[in-house]
Formats: sequence, structure tokens, C-alpha cells
Amino acid sequence: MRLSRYFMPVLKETPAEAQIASHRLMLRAGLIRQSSAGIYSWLPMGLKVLRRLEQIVHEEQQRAGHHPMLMPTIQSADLWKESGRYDDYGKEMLRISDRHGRDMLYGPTNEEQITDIFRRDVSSYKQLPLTLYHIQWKFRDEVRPRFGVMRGREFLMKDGYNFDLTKEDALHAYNRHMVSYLRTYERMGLKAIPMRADGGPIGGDYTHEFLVLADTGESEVFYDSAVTDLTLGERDVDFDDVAQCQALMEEFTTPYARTDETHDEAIFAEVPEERRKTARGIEVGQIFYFGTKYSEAMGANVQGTDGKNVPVHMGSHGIGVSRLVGALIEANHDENGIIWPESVAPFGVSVVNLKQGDTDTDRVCEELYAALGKAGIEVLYDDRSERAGTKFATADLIGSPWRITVGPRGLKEGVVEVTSRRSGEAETMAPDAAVGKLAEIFAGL
RNA sequence: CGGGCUAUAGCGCAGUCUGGUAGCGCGUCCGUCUGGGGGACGGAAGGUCGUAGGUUCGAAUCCUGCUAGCCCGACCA
Repeated sequence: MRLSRYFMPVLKETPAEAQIASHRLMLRAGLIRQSSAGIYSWLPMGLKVLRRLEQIVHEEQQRAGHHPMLMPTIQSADLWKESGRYDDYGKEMLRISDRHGRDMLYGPTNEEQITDIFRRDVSSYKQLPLTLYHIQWKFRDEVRPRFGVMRGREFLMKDGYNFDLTKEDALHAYNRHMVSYLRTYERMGLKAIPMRADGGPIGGDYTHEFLVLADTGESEVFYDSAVTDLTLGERDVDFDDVAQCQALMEEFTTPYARTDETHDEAIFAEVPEERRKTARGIEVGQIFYFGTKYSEAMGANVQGTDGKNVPVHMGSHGIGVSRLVGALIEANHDENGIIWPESVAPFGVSVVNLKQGDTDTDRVCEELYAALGKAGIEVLYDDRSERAGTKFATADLIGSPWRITVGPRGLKEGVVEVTSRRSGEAETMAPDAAVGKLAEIFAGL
């Protein structure tokens, strides 16, 4: 993308309403604009990030054997009256009525809807196990929205639902989700720790929250530092392998890791003192197994091998996709701006032309732009007639992980400069070598 | 939902106390000089001062209602 033709309204100063780094930087870098309290428009570059996260979530869900679908944002209240949650949910739920005076609502989640879909078309154990998910906008009418997209009222969420004949099968689904979530966050360049959690309004005995450590996190967390060393890495996972998923789940949940809601000082005290850590965390996902709570309330039964109807065992699982954009920035920024991990960056490379209008710098920039694009890298070419300082400041702010600086001084020696946004380290090399180096870096993503 | 604060140009702010018809910086547009970390100079555009009503010869300024936004707490992904 040529910056001169793009819509990327960056701000030099921070809007007064933004308190935390991610909110400030999302506004300053032109990712979002507020529409009303807790409701945001996603500008082109913000949408790019959101789409990249969605893409990773889709790939990892489908890798685990889950099926994408899409349910509506507006739901009928009838289903919620049936499950009993119409009254339980309280003012957080945005209630509306249509022209006929029917009670409707803007969905804060979709257990009722998915259960309704399930019970209409699934009647036999032979159709199980089944896990369906979607990525859809939700609305929760927070009393006090804040921190930009981290605690908005409207938010994009992946929510998934598993249906299984037995508790054992449903717990495998639970473990499978645990592992697929770990993979998902790792691909995004995030360290998310599964922590034992409270059921909350969704209910359930088995539940873990995934938290990203960040000073601005809303939850206080307590953990054994051993848990932060764990990674899935390149390990090959067979999501149908019950024992493997179980083992991985145990590996990642055995070290102590809890939020303040479930924290137990007595158990925590057993962790060796030097490994006992207290920090703050941002919740970016949660998984639940809740048994037959909804299937019983809503009559979601299947016939078992003996021909008898039994309620299915269910679980639900969520990833806060829009919130993740904020969490990623909280975990990846410095005083100059955002530092995107390669896998989610809206632009992998910023090409900075230090002397717009100079025949040689213009030509080399164009060649780099074309060659990097051919290598499958999204490039933001800063072709504005701005001075070097302005272009560097913009590049730092928007956080492309790599910058190629092209100026007459370097071109005299036949080189350009390749700079890592994260480390700040710069290397000079021929333009061809720069393309080769970056193509290699981005090839694995 | 309790407590506190704010609303003036795209962004950050002054002006309000003491009423006289709106200003600064950044950004934007034009021009010139520049050109490796937000450059300089000259010119210009842009505001029903959140909204409705009241007081007054006259209201950004004083009074009342409303709305929106922000902060702390409780709540929550």
C-alpha cells in the first residue's frame, strides 16, 4: 500500500479520553475511532489486524476439527426465556423490541441459539461428537466501558460449542480446546496462560481463563513462574488423540496459575518462593464444560445406542478477538508506538523513502515495494513528501515489525537499511539481500 | 449503579471568576527554502463555544434543565 493513497489518520497528540497504552496507540495509529461509549469503528489498518486475528482463529479451530458457521447478532427473547437466562442476565443485555412488539435482544453470547439449532437437526449419537463455532459481534451493555476495545460494549468474539454423548467425550472436547487455544495465542505472538476460573453467568465446574500478562490487566493473577516457560512450539498435535490432549492439558494446567477469583493462599504457598509470582493479566479467552445445563433446559437430546433419549453434554469456548488487538498492543509496545508481531502486523514491512522525488531513491523504493509484494509480504510504502523524522515517527507509531530505509546516502554505496522495530537493530545490505532476508522471515507465517 | 470531573477548530488546550461578539500550539491547504529522527519562513482555510431554555441592550462567560464523554469504586470477557 502506498501511504499517500491510504486512509491512515495518525495523531501526533493523544486524545484526552485514552488512558492506557493500547487505547492511546490504537487512536493515534489510526486503527479505530470511537462511535459512542464502548463502540468503535475499525479503520482500514485496524480492520487488517482484526482480520488477521480472525484468520488465525479460523485456521486453528478448523485444525482441531471444529466447524465454522454464523449466527445472527439479533436474537429472539423466547429462547432466553426457555433457558431461564432472560431474567438472569440483567441490564448487561441490550433488550429491544421489533415493530410487532416482540422481545428481541442483541446477543451477548449464543448458547441458546446454538442449542436450538442442535436440537432441531441432531437426534442420534451417531452425529456426535460435534463442535460448531462462529466469529460474530456481540453486545454487552457494560455499565462502564473503558480502555478502548479492551472493555467495549460491542466486541468481536469467537464462540464455540461442543456437543458430546458423554461427559468423557465432552472433557476431551475441553482439552482439545485448551490445546487449540494455546496454539492460537502462540501463533499471535502472545503468551497466554490458562488459569482456573469462576463459572460466572455461564456456569460450570470446569473452566479456565486465558490471561496475557500486562501491567494494565484488569485481573490480579498468581502463578508459578514455571508456567511461563511452557510452550507448544513445533509439537505435532493430533486433536483426535484423547490421551495426548489430556496430557497437554495437564502439562499446562499443573503449575499453579489462578486469578484473584479462585486464588488459594494455602495452595499457592506450596510453590517454591522464588517461583511465586503476582502480576496483572488481561483475559483473552475462556473455556467451559457445563454438562447438561442447557440441553436439559432446552430439550437438546440424542438417542443413545440403547435407543433412549439423553441430554447431550456441552461446553462453550470464547476468544475475545477485538479485545486481543488491545491485549497485543499492551504486550507489544514502547514509548514510540506499537511493535506488532510478524504474524498479526497489518503491514509486515514499512519502506521509508527518505528523499521523495529523487530518481534513485524513488526507483529503489518501487523495486522493493514490488519485490516484497511478490514475496507475499504486505508493505506500506511511505511515499509522502515528508522529512525523514516524520516518516520514522510514523513508522514507529504504526509498528511494522521491519523497516527498510532508502536514502541517497546509502544508495551511493548500493545499500539500504533494514531495521527491526522490536530490537532497533539496523543492518545495511543491498536491496536484493533485504528482500531475501525479509522473505525468509515471513515465509514461515 | 454510587462518588467526582469535563464539553470552545481534526487533536491538545487558553478564554468563563470580572458578560462586549473567539484565541494559541500541533495538524490541514498554497508557496519558497529544505531533506537520515516530528525542519524554517510567508500566506490561507477551518468553530451555530455539547444541547434546550432563561437573565441581559448584549452570553463561550451568569442561572436552570437535558445530553454526551472521562476518572475512582462496585460489576464484567
